[in-house]
Amino acid sequence: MTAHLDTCDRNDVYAAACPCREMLDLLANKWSALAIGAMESGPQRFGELRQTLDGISPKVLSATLKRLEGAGLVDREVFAEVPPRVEYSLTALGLSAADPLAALRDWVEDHVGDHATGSDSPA
Amino acid sequence: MTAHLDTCDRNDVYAAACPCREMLDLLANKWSALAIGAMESGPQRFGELRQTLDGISPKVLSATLKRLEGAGLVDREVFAEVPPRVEYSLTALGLSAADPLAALRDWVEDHVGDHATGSDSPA
DNA sequence: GGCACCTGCTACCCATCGGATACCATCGGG
DNA sequence: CCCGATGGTATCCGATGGGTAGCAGGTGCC
Repeated sequence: MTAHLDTCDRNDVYAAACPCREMLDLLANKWSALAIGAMESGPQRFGELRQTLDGISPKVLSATLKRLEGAGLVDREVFAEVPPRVEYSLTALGLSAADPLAALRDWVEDHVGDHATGSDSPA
Repeated sequence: MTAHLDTCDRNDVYAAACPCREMLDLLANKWSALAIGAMESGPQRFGELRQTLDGISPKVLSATLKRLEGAGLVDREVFAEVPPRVEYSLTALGLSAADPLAALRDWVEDHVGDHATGSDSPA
């Protein structure tokens, strides 16, 4: 019943054998961070995500969404219409993960271009 | 193509051509997130980081630290002693990045194992 | 009737990268 | 003279990201 998490009683991301390593690897990923952010505003179709996540390929988007779905962060809903429609949305868990991810994206947008290491770039 | 990045006036991580994409790719990375967290408590030697970041290989640690150094997040100091000693520490920029990263690690440690989606089969 | 088309996704192929292991270089000590 | 410690690099290899093409299923248009 309970998983065999003997190696990781208290969920330490610094322990290689801890399942949270996988979760960290999933979330600490460019596309995951962007995809989750894109779904904060509500369900998104595949094509919409593909446009929002500028530069992602359909294969990678599909794989990313599958991983997020497998981790319970994203819900996938298929509408048997024509043309086929699929909507991806955040689960409650995914929604809670969106906060730290948003903080990370925010930091990046805020601090990129700083890098005042002496070799000043033409900002 | 990436020569003139005037396409990104306000640093949009969702724009493929924005330099913050690279920064996001750097920070949204398992090892970077762990390494920066490990250096929050002060300068760390190579071997210390290698132990703290359980499971990392020397090559990947070296590459990660170089990328972080190149982005101005980490400072590398070599002591001309014997045996050779090298210390890695966070710059002010790196220190500011440590916060959202800590939030992410914290979320992971807090929410991994949730996934109460019913399907818990190890298959 | 037939063909293009729209959407979502998968298959194939390749470059890149992560990763494990071995090795290098230096110097003191035994 | 070899060993040990330290901080990496070189090399090889498998995984994985990523691009392109194509498929499926139906529907409107001509």
